[in-house]
Amino acid sequence: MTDKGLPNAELALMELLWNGEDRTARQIREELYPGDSRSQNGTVQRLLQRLEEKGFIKRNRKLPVHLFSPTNTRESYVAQQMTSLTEKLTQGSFVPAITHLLEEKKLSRTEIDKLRTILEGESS
Amino acid sequence: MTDKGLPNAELALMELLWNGEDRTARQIREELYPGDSRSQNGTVQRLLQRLEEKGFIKRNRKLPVHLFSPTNTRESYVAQQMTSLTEKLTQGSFVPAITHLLEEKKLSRTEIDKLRTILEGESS
DNA sequence: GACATATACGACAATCTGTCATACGGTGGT
DNA sequence: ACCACCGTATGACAGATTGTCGTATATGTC
Repeated sequence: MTDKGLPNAELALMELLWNGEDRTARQIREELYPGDSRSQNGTVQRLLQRLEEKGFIKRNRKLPVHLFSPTNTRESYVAQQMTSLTEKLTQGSFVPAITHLLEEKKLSRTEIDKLRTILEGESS
Repeated sequence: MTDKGLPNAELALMELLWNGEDRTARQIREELYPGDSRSQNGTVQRLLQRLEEKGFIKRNRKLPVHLFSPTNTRESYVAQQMTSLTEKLTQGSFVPAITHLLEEKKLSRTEIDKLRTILEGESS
């Protein structure tokens, strides 16, 4: 149900918002397309518009120059994408994938330990 | 690095191969597009060709009628997609996503227990 | 009011997907 | 040997998506 992931350009924009402060379109343009600038104005507005339609950001229209902020955290997005993946492929279970990663030794020791710790926290 | 996930039609085809036996194009067509059949012949061949190019299946060309089999398991695919997601968004760590899912109670008790069990298996 | 800067949005090319038609090639039956 | 089938291979497309730009309209400053 959840849908496809964000395309590259939109994701790059989200990265900015997830990392730091809320920004104006101009700030975003300067960070995303340094130098080149001028013509990219419309590009950024378009990306912002699409992200707004998709519900990933909200804009403060009260301000003369809109300020953009993410509606959800990066963690929420990753979790969402993962859930969507498992729903589609393994009846919503993470077990098959994690098992595979363990078998293939694709998870570092520290990553395993961290996961164990946070799961321990969940007392039954 | 890993790339986008498979599009719907291709994924549906992979599901067949992941679930059961290797198949011929005809068998796949009959399962994927029952009834309608005839015209879908080329469609299936195209999908098979694209999946082969992407390395998801291999075909036995020795046989007069090719037999198709997956090159990797479904688990490998899911794990791969998840890894790609985390690499892109959280420096390769699953922790932020799992943490989020726990906080939002998006993981069932049984799922949590199963994950704990398989992670326990990894002694430090 | 004029100017600079923002926002809104139509338009496009490139690419990707799913689909079909058709050309080509091998096999079996007669 | 010939024909009818069936499978493979591939060109072609329409629709959707993505990344871009140009430009028209709105708005705040002096």
